[in-house]
Amino acid sequence: MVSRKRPAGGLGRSMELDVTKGEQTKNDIVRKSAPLFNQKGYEGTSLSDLMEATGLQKGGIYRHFSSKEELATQAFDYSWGRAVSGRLDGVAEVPDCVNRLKKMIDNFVELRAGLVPGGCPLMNTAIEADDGNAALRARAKKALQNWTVRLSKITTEGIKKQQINHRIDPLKLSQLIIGSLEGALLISRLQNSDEPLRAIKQHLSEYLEQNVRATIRSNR
Amino acid sequence: MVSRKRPAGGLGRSMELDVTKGEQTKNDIVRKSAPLFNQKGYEGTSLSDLMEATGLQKGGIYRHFSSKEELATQAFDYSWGRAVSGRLDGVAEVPDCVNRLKKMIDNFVELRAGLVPGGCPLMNTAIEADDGNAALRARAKKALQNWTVRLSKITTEGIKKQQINHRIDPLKLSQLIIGSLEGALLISRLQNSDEPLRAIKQHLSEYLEQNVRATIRSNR
DNA sequence: GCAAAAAGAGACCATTCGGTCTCAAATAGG
DNA sequence: CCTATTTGAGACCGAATGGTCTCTTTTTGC
Repeated sequence: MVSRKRPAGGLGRSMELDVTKGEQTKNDIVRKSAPLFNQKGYEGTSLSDLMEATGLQKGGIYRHFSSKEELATQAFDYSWGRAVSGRLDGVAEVPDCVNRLKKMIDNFVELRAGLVPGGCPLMNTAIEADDGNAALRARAKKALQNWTVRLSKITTEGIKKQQINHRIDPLKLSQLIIGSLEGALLISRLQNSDEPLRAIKQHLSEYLEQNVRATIRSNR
Repeated sequence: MVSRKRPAGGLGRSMELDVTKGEQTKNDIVRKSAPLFNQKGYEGTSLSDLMEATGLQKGGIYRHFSSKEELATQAFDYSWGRAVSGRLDGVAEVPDCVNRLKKMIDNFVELRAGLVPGGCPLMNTAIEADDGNAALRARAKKALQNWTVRLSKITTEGIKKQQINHRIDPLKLSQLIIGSLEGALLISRLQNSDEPLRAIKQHLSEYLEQNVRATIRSNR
């Protein structure tokens, strides 16, 4: 009821600040179950898998989540958050917008789409939930939307700053990049080789330089 | 034991030729369960789903398949066969190799990757089986291999006929095309819009014309 | 048309599924 | 420290899972 209890004062070990025991374990559950869901999928991950991974019994898990679906949803958010932060790492610092797009592509290729094992959470969830779980599908759709918008903004800014050809459609370019990367990741994972990922990076890089970057002087 | 029994003679209704009752139902089971597996996945498709879809009881199904996995495997082969035949439709008739590649891309985009509902069987299976079912994963890997080789052969032929730039790596080009298409399909399906698919078609088309097609006269 | 073989129905099985609920143990705040 | 609250263990639940097996029905070749 009252909530938010803290020893207040400046005692030593306040590493995890303002977090009660229950909240802490709740976070732990999410953190530990995220890789399972990302690797084995929602249907493929059972309560007993989760119990084993978290070291808790059913009671301990269900105290914090009303259903497996709710946990899966939060686990997806967690995984996706990790993926996004990995892909955006150092991106904001790049001044040129084309280079910023290239940096994002590079991040994607280098970390093979996420710090949570099992590949890209967006792709995994989109595929499994496509003809099934509506809540998860909605989550995936929202994630894609978010990512797309983020990329589009870079392009829009680039057009404004005359770094990017104004005839480029930001939305289409974003979808092209995302689709290409996800597809290459699929191939790479299936073949246990990151060559397809490196190839698409090269391809997109050339495309960005030749067809997207604004020419210094318009030749007309 | 003896096998292959047929009324032999030219009686009327020999639509399905040389097929015994059992073989017929076996085919029916595969045909009817393929969409289920492709939509709901291996784990997501239950025996009762299969019973309902086929109109058979367990006994009827297990007479023809030793396990759910065996059925799923054959269902995948069926779905993939349909997808491939759709993508290759009319391709062989195109004389120019670049145009032949474009025709395949076009086929992919137009039929949104297959006549079996649920999207591309390769992508679906690859994702689900990636950290799970080994038999299915192997099947997906083989399917990808097959498709890649098919595309590569077109490119190799094109190089030989001097229709395609000899500096193009057939394998890399194949992976680029396949990855791009699969990725775009993922986005398209998640957004319920075929715009991403059309965009990648456009993009690949330009790439093929500008960077892959051999120039009439080498300018050096 | 008949006997042998193939095909299918469906009762049955152990196991596992996601989920509930009670109660003991641990953690609060005063 | 002591009590009220939070937390977690684990027995329990009905339903559904994949799979087996027996026995009837249908198809088959002669």
